[in-house]
Amino acid sequence: MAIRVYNTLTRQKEDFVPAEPGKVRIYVCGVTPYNYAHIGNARPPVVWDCIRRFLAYRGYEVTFIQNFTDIDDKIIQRGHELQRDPLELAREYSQIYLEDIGALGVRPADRYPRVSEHIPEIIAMVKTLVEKGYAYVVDGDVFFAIESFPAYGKLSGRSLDEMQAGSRVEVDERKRHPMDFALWKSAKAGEPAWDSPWGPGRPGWHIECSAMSLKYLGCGFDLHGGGTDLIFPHHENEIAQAEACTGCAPFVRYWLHSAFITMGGNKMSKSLGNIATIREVIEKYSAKVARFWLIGTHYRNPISFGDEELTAAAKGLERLETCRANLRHLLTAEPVDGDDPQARVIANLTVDTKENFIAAMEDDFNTALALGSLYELVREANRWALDREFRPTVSGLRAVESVVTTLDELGGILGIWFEDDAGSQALSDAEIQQLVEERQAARKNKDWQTADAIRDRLKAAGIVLEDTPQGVRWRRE
RNA sequence: GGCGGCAUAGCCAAGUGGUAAGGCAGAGCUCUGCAAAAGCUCCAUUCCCCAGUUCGAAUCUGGGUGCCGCCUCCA
Repeated sequence: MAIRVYNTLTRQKEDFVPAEPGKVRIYVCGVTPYNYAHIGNARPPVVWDCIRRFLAYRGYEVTFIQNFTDIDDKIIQRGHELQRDPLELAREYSQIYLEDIGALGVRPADRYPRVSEHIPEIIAMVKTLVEKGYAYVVDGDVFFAIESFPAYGKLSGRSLDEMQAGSRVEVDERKRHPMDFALWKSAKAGEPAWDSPWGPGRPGWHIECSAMSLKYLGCGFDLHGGGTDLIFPHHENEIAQAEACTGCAPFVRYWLHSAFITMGGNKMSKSLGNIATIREVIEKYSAKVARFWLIGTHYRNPISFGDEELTAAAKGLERLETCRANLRHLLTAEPVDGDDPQARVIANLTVDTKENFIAAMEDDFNTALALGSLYELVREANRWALDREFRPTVSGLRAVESVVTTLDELGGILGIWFEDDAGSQALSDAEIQQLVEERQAARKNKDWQTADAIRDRLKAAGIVLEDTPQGVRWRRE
């Protein structure tokens, strides 16, 4: 089966065919760092992390680029408020952002290009656009003339007339068309500025993504991502700039956009103020739960942020984790003779699970559906291996191992397995085993007080004990 | 005003023509020193409403209602 993706450009699902067989080039719009990022900003990186892992799993060689827009009106404004250098401020918050998404299990991009480090490339691009007649200079500002680019509007599905009709913002009189946008802005006093053929200034929004994606991925790269709010004008403008400048089209083969996180029924956004920062969410629910919650919904559907949703996600994840830990513990059992006919059934189920999981991911990266296949495997494995009649036969243990391997492998694609906390590593396996034996001795003597004390002590150390017909089972929380 | 999206159980969420996955919550039961984990049973005759196409529709078409997003910084 081929991978299918919903392409915003065509508004339909298409077979995904990379420009170069076996290789996938991806660019995702990052953030404008001037403050702590909110959980909505974490959705694209988490979604794309799953996509990357899945593509790699399917054998593709993936190049993944995510930018930082570190020069921007908001950063400059914030810098003024804090009396700090805007670039330094952006540097600091981009670092914080990387820590945040790193905590969510997002693997580092191959590169994190910054606007401030690509001024020459941007100037060169603007220069070409002016020379080719796609842009014009007015008093040190350079604007892109959208009427010179007939394909303008193809991504967002708007015609120039429609946009003109809807335009209610104050328009810079110097623009030829109200929707023309700035490629280069002349410097005002106290702003960071670079020399250019049009005088000192700085890049406009939009141009940096065209310049940096072209630099690192080349024209016609495979996937470009971001939130749906970037479709217009940002991505529309990126296309115009890149295709006008290079004469190459399409600039991007597939555009994928993720929906928003809502809070109180509205889009979570800094301007509305209804935000929860990534840090707050991690603090309250843990990073792994936050990630698990994010992938529980298909990326093109909105997610509602709330206590009930996050708590449900925590319980769901715990179910998967507990199963995996219990089965792993089972593997430490001494094998017994005999044949377990159910082992074959379970082994086959792992194969089905894998197929279903892959099919779900191939269908526009449907992580929610993929997760469903995992739950089904868990239910069947629990029913069999946690039954009081279960005996650890050789064939049975082999099947248990195949379930564990499958969970590891598929869960790994979604990045749901987080390493155990350092706290639960305080005791070694041998020490735990020692305490378990002490407790068993106490239980034999019906010394429940001692037995429970040991269990509580282990619990405090992050070790959960469970008494089963086959003996004591323990796992790290 | 223009463009686009969504509407499935108490909550979350799959499902784009073949008779409603899954998770959470809830009720009951089994197991059990207690606990925990787990399992079993129950929990949408129905998918916002109306009309149509079809042997058959949550899925397609038309109309309506509601919510949301973009058009201005925004993931």
